[in-house]
Amino acid sequence: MRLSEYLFQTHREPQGEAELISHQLLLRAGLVRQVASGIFAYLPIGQRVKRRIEDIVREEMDAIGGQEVSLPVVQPAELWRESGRWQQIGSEMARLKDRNDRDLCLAMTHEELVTSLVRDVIRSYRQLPCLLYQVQTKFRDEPRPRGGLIRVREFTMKDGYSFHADADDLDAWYDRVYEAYANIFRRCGLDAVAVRSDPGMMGGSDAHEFMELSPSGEDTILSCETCGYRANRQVARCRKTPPAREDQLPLEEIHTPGTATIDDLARFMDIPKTKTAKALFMVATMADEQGAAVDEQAAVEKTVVDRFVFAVLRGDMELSETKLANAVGALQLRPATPEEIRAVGAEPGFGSPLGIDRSRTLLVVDDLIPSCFNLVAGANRVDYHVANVNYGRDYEADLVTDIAAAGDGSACPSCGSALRADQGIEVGNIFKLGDKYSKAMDTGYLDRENVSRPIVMGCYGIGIDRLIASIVERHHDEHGICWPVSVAPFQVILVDLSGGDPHVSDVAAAVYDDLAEVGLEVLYDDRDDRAGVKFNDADLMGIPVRLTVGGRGVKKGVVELKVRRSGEMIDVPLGDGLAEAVKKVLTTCL
RNA sequence: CGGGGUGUAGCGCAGUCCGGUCAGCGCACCUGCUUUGGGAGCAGGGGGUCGGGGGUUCAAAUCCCCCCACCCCGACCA
Repeated sequence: MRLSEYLFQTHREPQGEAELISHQLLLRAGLVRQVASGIFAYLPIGQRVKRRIEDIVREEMDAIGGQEVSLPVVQPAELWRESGRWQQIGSEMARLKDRNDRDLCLAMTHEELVTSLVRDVIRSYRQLPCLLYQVQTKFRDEPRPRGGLIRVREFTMKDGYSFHADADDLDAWYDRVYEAYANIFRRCGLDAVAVRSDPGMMGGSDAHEFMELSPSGEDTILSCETCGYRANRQVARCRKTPPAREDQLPLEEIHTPGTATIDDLARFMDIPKTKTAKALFMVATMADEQGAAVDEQAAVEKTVVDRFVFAVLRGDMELSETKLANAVGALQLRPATPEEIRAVGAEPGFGSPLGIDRSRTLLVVDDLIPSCFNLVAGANRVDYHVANVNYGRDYEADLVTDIAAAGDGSACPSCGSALRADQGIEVGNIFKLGDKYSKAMDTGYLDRENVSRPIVMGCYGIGIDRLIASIVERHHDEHGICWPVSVAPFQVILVDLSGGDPHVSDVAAAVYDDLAEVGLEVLYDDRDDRAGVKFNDADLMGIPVRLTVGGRGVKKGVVELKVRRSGEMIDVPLGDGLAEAVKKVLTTCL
């Protein structure tokens, strides 16, 4: 490709609104332009990178037996009503109507569509297992897009779905996909690690996220260097050491003016935070099974109900909202308002599980609490607490389970060493969905005995756009991007420094032809510009190998080769061996 | 959705407090000449309903009201 004919634009100056280095470089090197919040257009050079990554993904998915499909982005509401997600998902799903007033939506994921497809096509166990995937646009109306391509609203995703006769077969394929993912990220020049994650709105049991560690990441990963345990902070477990046994003392109300926080309380009473109980008030939005029976018409539109949730943790621990939401089966969880808190008989800042209206409250207690003795809890009365509260003697919960968040320094759940917290970008994820969608959407197969069984499913995603951003975050220097050869938009940039000397420019053109002939992808900078402009653009765009054809070299019968990443320079003789020499260099760089 | 901020040429900005040659600067772009191995120089040139609408005024980029967009922090996040 001749640069003089290529639609591209580099920017000398930083672009104002971009804060992340990847965002800044993608804009400056002219790969993308922002169209609206969280919506980007790819220019030709950006599209080339995107295509290369997609092709790597395709190769690896095909290698484990994946079959590519293409599913629509605009989908009828009926499918989403079948799975229940039309009602469950909020405003992050973009909805529209067609000219006949039928409800449609823009797909934010494709479980419903692919399940319906399989329902229509798969009849027999002989057709299983089956792994389908696509590289397709998704739209999620994120509340707050940010960080350039890290978190966008319209994006390209490789999403894959596998279908199995039973859970064992899913497990086996899950591991195959896991390996394929490791290959994909490695080939893209990333060091993504797999961590245990929250299945979230996808439902299902086992789930992993592939995280590229980066300070620009939005997720926090807790990892144990001793035993290798790794998990997203949302679901990470930690070892909780129960305190020494004590005799249970009688309850005692105490005056504690102005101690609405645990810190204040511990200071006021001169006790460690581990001797206090923390109360948190949330409102959970849950599926309402009863509501569905009341009115068929209303049931379609309104099948959720709010429930007040009272959570109790030891004072030194923090609540994991994800764990709590999963424990109570909440679709959404939000902090309760002071009015809602008082309505159940509690008092903000002085909340206690004792004496509240239990008929309107779901009381969830962290599993460490029953092993704690004589805690100081609120009195549900401003400026008062109650001392010597003991679980079992004084109150019992609706649910006792792990709802505490692990953090930096928490004890590893498997070996007890200190966990370390890192930021990471989620570049991919894999879920065992089980039969959630196949049951909801009545998708089964006939087994050997002619018995109908629900299909067992897995699903597997890779965010292509944030993968690009992650690669740039990892592979750049002060001059610009340093693309790994595997994903570079071109392998070679050929810089013509003839300065109007026809002999030299003829040599450059000949070199270009030679390189093209051996199948190299070459960007030929034939622009009428000065050397500095060309070199700086080449560095900014990050093409792995730069060849410079100038009067100086041509006199000596060489072109100068520069490796972008290392800065290493070598003279390569002009002639038949040149193209092969360049190829050889390319195989040795990343 | 709460808090903060920004909208002036393709990009980056000044001008806004204090209405009146304020439609300006740098980069980019076009023409010509010179230059030519790390973002050249000179000369000339094109391009903007100053985010939108309403209002105040003899006069609004500038003051007032409403709306919109975008960014950052938080909430949220298959």
